Amino acid sequence: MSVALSTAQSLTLWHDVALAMVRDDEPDLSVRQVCILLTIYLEAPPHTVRDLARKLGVTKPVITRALDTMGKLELVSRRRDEKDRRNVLVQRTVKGALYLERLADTIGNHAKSL
Amino acid sequence: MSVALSTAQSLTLWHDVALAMVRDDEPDLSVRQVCILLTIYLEAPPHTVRDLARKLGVTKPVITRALDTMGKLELVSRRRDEKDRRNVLVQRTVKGALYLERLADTIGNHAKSL
DNA sequence: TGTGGTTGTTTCGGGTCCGTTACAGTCTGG
DNA sequence: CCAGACTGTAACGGACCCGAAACAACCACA
Repeated sequence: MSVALSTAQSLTLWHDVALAMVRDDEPDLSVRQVCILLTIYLEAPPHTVRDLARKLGVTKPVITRALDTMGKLELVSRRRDEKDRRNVLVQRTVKGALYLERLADTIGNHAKSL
Repeated sequence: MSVALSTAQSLTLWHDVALAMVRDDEPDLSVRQVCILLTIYLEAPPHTVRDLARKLGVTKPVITRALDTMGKLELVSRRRDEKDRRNVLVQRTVKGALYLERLADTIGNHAKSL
């Protein structure tokens, strides 16, 4: 399935959604944080710090810090991998799922009214 | 015109574009900065600091600082309003237009391949 | 003329994020 | 069993951003 968007439509969509995120009361996540969150929820587990860092093209501490922040917001949780205790498995949470569901609604609604 | 996006499509689109922004070499702008930039380029001038602050629901210093940063990157320029010298008019630049053109391409391409 | 209200900017203290580097815990193959 | 490789994390210094408040330039109307 393919969705055709003109230049103006693309930018309007991005603008409207970004505006909704800014005006939102919740502390707005950075682009990197949203990207991490979406990777966790869209791709199949398991997700380790190393994998996420490689996928995003950033260093591992960036991931650790983003997980700290989003962990505090309960958007994500961490657990030790019992099979290899060096690894940390990043897991989804109810709050994180709700956050992304709301984000998808925002995107979908603004796309519909383009 | 109306564009229908499922939940998964919305999130995938957002993820892909965010990923492209993160992996990009250019320093990635915050959501607020992109929102300001898009407002300037999508809506009709003139754009004053006060207007932008009201539209985004943030304080004026936020706008001033964002304009400082994006001005350094030459994505935006400032000029005094000669009719009312209290005002500062925010103006578009070639670099800013190119930046947004690239962003629109990224969005459009990922939407097409949803 | 001048005073009150408007603009945008600066300052302040506190927080977050960055990349690099150094570190501590864990596995693994000789 | 232990040296080396691999995990994720902490520490450091610098940059940026935040909101609130103070500030400086400017206008407008009495």
